[in-house]
This record gives sequence, C-alpha cells and structure tokens, in this order.
Amino acid sequence: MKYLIAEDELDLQQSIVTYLQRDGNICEVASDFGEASEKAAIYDYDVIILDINLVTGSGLDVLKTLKKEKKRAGVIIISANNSLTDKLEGLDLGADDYITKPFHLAELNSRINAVLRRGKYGGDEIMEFNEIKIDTKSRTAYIDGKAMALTRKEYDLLVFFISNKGRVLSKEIIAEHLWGDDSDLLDNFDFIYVHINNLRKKLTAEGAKYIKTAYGSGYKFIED
Amino acid sequence: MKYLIAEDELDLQQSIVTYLQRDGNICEVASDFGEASEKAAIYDYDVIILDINLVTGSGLDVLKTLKKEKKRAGVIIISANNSLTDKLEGLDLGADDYITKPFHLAELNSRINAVLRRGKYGGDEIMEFNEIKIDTKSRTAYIDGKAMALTRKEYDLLVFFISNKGRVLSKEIIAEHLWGDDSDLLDNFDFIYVHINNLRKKLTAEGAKYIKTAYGSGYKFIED
DNA sequence: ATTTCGTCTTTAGAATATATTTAGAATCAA
DNA sequence: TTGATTCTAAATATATTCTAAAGACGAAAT
Repeated sequence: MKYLIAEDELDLQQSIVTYLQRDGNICEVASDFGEASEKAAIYDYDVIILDINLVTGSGLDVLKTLKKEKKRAGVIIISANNSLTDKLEGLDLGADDYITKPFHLAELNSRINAVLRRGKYGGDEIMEFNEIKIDTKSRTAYIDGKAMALTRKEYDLLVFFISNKGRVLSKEIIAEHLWGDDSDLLDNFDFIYVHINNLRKKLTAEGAKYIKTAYGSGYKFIED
Repeated sequence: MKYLIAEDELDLQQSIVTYLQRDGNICEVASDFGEASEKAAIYDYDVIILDINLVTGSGLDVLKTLKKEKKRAGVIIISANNSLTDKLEGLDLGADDYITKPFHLAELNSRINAVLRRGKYGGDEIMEFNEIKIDTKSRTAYIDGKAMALTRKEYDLLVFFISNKGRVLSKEIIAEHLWGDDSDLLDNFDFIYVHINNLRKKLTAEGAKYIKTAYGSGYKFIED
C-alpha cells in the first residue's frame, strides 16, 4: 500500500512511517499543507493520514484537492484535541475516519485497516446526506453540525434510509432489517408508522424533509 | 537486548531464539504460562514475545503480572487467529503490538524494532483527555493535576473509555475487555452499572461529566 | 364530483426495556 | 484478620417501543 503522511510533528511522522514501512508499505511524507496538497493531487495514495492542525494552510484545501482531482484515497484525519467542533470539522471535510492525539500506533493501524477494508465493502464510518452527517463510531447523527437526539430505532432507521437513499423501502423490508425475524411483530407493521413519524418530526424540526411516502409501497429518503 | 519468548510450539520457539541470538541478543524461553509469569515478574526484559494461545493458564495473567510489577517490557502478542476482537483485546491488555500466525521471522523482527523504537512517541506512557491525564506506568489517573483514587476496575474502565473516546462501547464489549472470557459473569451485565456509577461519581465530583449513556447501545466517553 | 376503501398520519399512553442507585454479601489482597 | 474492592440483588427511575384508536389522505370506481 502507498501512504502519504502529512504531519509536521516530525517524531510522530517518523514513528508512523517506520511503523507502516515495517509491513512493507510505501510511505511519503509532507510537513506542510502546500506539500501535502501538491503530492495528493499528483500521486495516487491508498491512504492519506492528515493532521488538520498543521501550522500552515487549511486542511480543507487538501481535501478539496482530492475531491477535485477525483482521488479515491482513504483519508484519516489526525486532530489534536477531541472537542466536538473538531470532530464535526472532521466529518465535514469528508474524511473516512479520524483519530485524536495522543493515540497508539497500533490503534492507527487498525483504523487504516478498517478504511482499506471499507474500500471493498463500502461500510462507511462516516455517512453523509446533504446537511446530515452520521458518525457511526459514536452512533451520532448530526444535522447542520448539531447532534440529533435519536433513539436507537430512529438512528437505525436513519442509517438504513441513508444507506439506501433514493430507493423505495417497503415496510416489510424495513421491519426485516430493523427487527430481524422477530415474528411476533411481523404480522402488522403499524409500529413502523410511529417510528417514521418520530424520525420525521426530528428531521423536519431542523428543516429536513427527506422521508417521502411512496403510497402503497413504502418510503424513500430523497431530496425534496 | 534481552528477550523472553513464551511459546509452547517448540520448533517455533527455537526458531525465534536462534534468529534473535544471531544478532547478539539474550533470550530466555518459557513454555507455559506459569513459567512465563514467574520469569516476567522476576526479570527485566526489553521485549516479551507472548503466545496468548498457550495451553495452560490465561494470557491475562502474564500481562497483569507485568502491570503489577511495573515492568516496562514491550510485549508482542502472538495470536493464532486475526479476528478484530482478538486484536483489540490484545491492545487493551497492554500489549504493544501483535502478530498473527503464521509469520515470517523478519516480520517479527521489524515489529520488535518498532516496539523498541517506540518508547518515544505514543509509547503507552501518558494518555490524555482534556483535564484528565493517565500515567499508565504508575496506573494513576490525574484530574486537574490531582490524583484520583480509583480502584483497579475503575482505572481499567477509564483507560478503556479514553482509548476508545467517542466510540459507543456496549456493555458486552466493556465486559469482554475488562473481564475477558470470565463466562460466569457474562450472562448478565448488571455489575457494569455499578462500576460505571462509581467511576461517574468520582469523575463528576471533579466536574467531569464525560461518560454519556447511549440508551440501548452502551456508553461513550465524550465532551458534553 | 362523490363515495368508498385501503393506506397513512398522528397522538396518547400502556407495556416493556433499560439504566441508576443503594445497601450489603462475597471475595480478594495486604 | 482486616479493610478495600468487587459483585449481587432489589428498588427506583427513566427512556423507548409498541398498541390502539381516531382522523386524514390518496386512488380507484361509480
């Protein structure tokens, strides 16, 4: 695998490089944003490890470059502290995962593996739909950067919708996915109405009207 | 350097010893957990290579001994399978790295070098979360510079939370990591409530309300 | 356009599931 | 043995999920 490590703390940079090279990986480094952006634009990396608190420039630039150049590198953001805003920033930047300092190299390693594994299966750590962002790690959904207070079923429902956005989901399918073979319930699906309603309320409270009723067939999550 | 190789597959054990001795290292071996624990407690090793699938005893014991005796040996776990839980468990147990069978000796060697090199950064010395600092060497947690009087379980719980900050940890996962496969307990998880409660009390006594309940899913350690 | 019927929405609250807290018994370590 | 720690058990508290029922809406038939 080929990595770009954009980190200006040189001993940390070196630790990561050594750790990754140990497994036969190819590493390139960047110590400031200019260098990081440039390399990210030109070369194809499998994973980019990006410290958003580099002294020069803005982390957005590097990620924008990646999007513009349609680079498919997985991005793991290193952030110095774990405040909510930083985390949200991480989500906004479109990173695949984030890790907060200080961390164990082995922990970084398992995140890298998760990101690489994901490329194949597509199970994202962070999901997005317009102003809605879901951090599956903390099981928290954000709307316009604000954490939503969702119950477990509401959260599961939202995740299911977003991972099937645009597709009509029948009550049967939804029930099967959220309740499994709990056959007591599967006679009627009235309870779905209630959960849909509750989730809708919380979404529309923030101005998001994404759950459309497909009369007679189900629901779909889609732009107005 | 001085090594302890705790491995009961004798030809593998011998291979490792020969490989390391060729570079002028001192090696001692142990073929069961009793021997490994005893030697680990008495002698000072730079690196301990520990097969967690030894037939006798529990891998926890050796690592617990190391913690109790405040031994600073780096630990590399050899594990027979490579499931994620095993990996995480290994890290949680305080190991510095892990390697899964089968492996090339050269790979083991580079892991050893990484572990030796590490000490520097990310060495498992100090963990931090806002005003909380944990000195893993002395197993002491400080809050605003003040040492907290934590019991073992409370300390372990706090470390587990902070090393997985932001992530929802189910009671099952917590139990698995703090109690291992002690299957007597794993039927119900009520005792978790008590430890959470106790830890919370001690944290909130200092104004830190970081343990959030994720109703129905678990707990997470996170900014308010 | 009106009726009709099946489908969906909405609400309130009952039932259930989950979490907190306390006290004390059992266990462990010094 | 003693004191600290850990676990058990039970009460209390809280949150979620489901049921039920009344009304609104959509679509097809008249």
